[in-house]
Amino acid sequence: MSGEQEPGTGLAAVVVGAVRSRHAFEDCVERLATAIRLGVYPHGTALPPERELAVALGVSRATLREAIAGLRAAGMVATTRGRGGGTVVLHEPATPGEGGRARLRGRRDELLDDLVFRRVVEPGAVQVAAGRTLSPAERTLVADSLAEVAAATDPAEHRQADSRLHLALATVTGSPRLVEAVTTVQSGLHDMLVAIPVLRVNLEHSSAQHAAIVAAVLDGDGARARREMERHCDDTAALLRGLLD
Amino acid sequence: MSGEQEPGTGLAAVVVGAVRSRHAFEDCVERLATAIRLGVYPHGTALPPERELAVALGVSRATLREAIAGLRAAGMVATTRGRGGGTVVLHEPATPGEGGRARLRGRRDELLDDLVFRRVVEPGAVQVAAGRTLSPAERTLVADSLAEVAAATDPAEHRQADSRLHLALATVTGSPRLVEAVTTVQSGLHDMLVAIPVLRVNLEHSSAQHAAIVAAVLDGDGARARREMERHCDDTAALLRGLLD
DNA sequence: CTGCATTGGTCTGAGGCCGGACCATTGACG
DNA sequence: CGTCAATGGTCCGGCCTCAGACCAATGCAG
Repeated sequence: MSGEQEPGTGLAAVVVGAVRSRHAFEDCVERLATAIRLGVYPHGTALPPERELAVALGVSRATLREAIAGLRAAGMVATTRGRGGGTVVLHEPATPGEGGRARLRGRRDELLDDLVFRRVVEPGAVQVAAGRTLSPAERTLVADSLAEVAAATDPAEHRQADSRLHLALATVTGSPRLVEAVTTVQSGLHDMLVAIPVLRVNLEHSSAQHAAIVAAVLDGDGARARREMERHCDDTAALLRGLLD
Repeated sequence: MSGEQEPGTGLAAVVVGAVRSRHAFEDCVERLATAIRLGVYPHGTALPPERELAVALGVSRATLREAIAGLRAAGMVATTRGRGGGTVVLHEPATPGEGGRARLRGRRDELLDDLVFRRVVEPGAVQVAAGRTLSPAERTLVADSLAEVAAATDPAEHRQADSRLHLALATVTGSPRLVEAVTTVQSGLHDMLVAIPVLRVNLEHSSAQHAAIVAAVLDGDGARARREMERHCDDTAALLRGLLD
């Protein structure tokens, strides 16, 4: 062997990464903005009360409020007071192909890594999901999410429904870490997908794959679910790699 | 479909997770302690200079120093001043089977999730690694790491060499996110593995699997690498699940 | 032996974040 | 129609974190 004196050489630099990125409220802005863009909080719905949301995000109410102020300044939400009030989502889902390319500037490496990581995480997730005994509620969540994707006519709504389906599939794995991984992956993916126009052919292709994946998961066929999701990821990635030149 | 009024129901609670855990210096303590336990900084070696390490961890030097003070208080490192000085690792690698069970208390769900996530991430990582054209340095890193595992006679050293091999395999994927995922996965895994005694049979079994995985990666055979790693993960998990009752 | 580069140790002022108490507004409900 | 629960808005004291400058110890190079 050659690295005997320094057994850890080369690992340390990679393993010890950043522990704190920017400011807490900036993290909150990003998390919430992502959730809104992905359709976790669709247009017109209300965010949870501040006190509740602050706890969920593990942040003080003051910090959360600063984040919400940021979203408000960006025109993504509007806030009203009093009972029955709250912060409601104004943000219109982004229509693929209409601008959005600005969000990709200088993120080439990060987004390419996103595609690599996705190809590992999402197929793995559906395999896990298929291997579990799903509750009726979980089966319904997945089936409904698929139906919403199929029913969406507007490209913008379709894009959000697609994200929600993938998140729903992650949710029914029952693994918090898989949910988190898929969430971040979908965030980057979303930024790329809204930067290119959708073709009718691609949509139909994608829908067929979604149906196959969900069917396999509900059948409990892990190997098939994984295989279908791998193809789905590969096809999407092929579509997107050209973007990043 | 049934969830039409609230398309996001069920997702929000899972997708919006904590953004900031505890204090920054506590995160640093944990990161560094993990790196030391896993053998990224082996016994007797020195940590990078404070100013450098602070940048790597994305934290101010003051905060990093507080973290190092914690490690020093725990007897894991010793610090000397002046040129040629620095913070050196005192921590002796933990011998599997000797106590260590205390670290598992109340972490049942988290550790079970670790095994699930690992089964997704590590096989995926070796598949990616095998699919890349590895540089000579990368091939050497992996081959050396394997040789160190085989050469280790002491169970404690073997345990660290094992972790380093898995981290090395993650490193040569070239994907920062895969490295991070494998690092956290190995951290939880390590806590479980030091809680059980090692059997000679298991070690030999494990070594054979390591060799097969590395061979497949160096051959560029992604499917085989994945398959071998899946078996490796499954076997380890079977050994560990009994722990968590 | 001297000079000085390297590395840890200390201090300070500014700003972030927390947690909690309290205020203001609104609409649901009796 | 009045009450009051729910919800956002404001403020304060205290701890944490940062960035940078400066001090102290040590040992290598000349």
